[in-house]
Amino acid sequence: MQFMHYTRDNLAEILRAHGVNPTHQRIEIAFALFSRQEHLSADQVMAIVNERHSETSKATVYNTLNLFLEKRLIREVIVDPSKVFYDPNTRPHYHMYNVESGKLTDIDAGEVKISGLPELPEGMVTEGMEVIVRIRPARADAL
Amino acid sequence: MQFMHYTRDNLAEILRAHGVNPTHQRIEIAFALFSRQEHLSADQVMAIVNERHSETSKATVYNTLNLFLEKRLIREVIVDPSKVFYDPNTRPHYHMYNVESGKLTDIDAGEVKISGLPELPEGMVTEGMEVIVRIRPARADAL
DNA sequence: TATTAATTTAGACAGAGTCCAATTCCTATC
DNA sequence: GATAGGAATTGGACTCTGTCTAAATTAATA
Repeated sequence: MQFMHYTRDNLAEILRAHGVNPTHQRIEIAFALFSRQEHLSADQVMAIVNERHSETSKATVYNTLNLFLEKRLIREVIVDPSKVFYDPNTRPHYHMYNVESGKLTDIDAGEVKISGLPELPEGMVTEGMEVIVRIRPARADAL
Repeated sequence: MQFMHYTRDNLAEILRAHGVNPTHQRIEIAFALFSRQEHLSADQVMAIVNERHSETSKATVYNTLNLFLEKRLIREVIVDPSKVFYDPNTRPHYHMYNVESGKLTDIDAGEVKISGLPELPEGMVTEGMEVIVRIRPARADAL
């Protein structure tokens, strides 16, 4: 997967495999995320998709990202109070967030061991677990 | 600390100790958070503070919460894309988030062991680490 | 081709949070 | 007590992310 080459054609296949009808807009949005393998916000996705000429509306970008989420094609990363990031990497992993630059990078979950978490309350199941390491440059405005 | 009884008087002391001038509004906001020991959003804080009669504006609530954050009196918890929660508990701990009810509970960090995290990039320091366990009722609309 | 269902769209809307200029409140000094 | 100056508060306008809706477009099916 690490070096998988995403084309619009195989993305259409992937969408279908997840029960998503691969329309033109959806493929472009998927391509924006998967070909870059980066964490993008909705407005970044929109900017990329409409780079050449406007072809996808804001409503469709949001509709599609939420559809992809629902179908487990992408994940959402909530680290910045002002906007959500969408993550094309759905393998188990955590995140490192540079609070100064806003840059988000993956931490492979394979290496990380977490123990001692309490039991879930009766009747509850885990929806997901996230670890976020917030970092910043050592110097400067340290408080 | 668990059973500390917060009064407006000792809160004023605590504010001073953190370099915050204890004004009437600030004390009320601190009291809302600390006497409850709950995770509150800005609008919840505002509602509590203005319960009897309106005495604190939205601008002041936000100003004050951000001031408290800066002075490390409270922490901010980012789990819900639509609003930030403010946490009067500044001891090391993590969070469990019920995505259905929106309820946020603490996980004491003492019990939890995390190993295998990668080294920080050169010149970076940790600003904080957060673990969020998202849970939901077992039944239902599971996808 | 006609009908229906699915998708997309523009633009209005909602809610969280910020900004700013004007006012009020404190505190210190006279 | 009066007054000047800085700190804090305020209303309200504003920005921004994200949602909603009703209409228009596209696709699919008979």
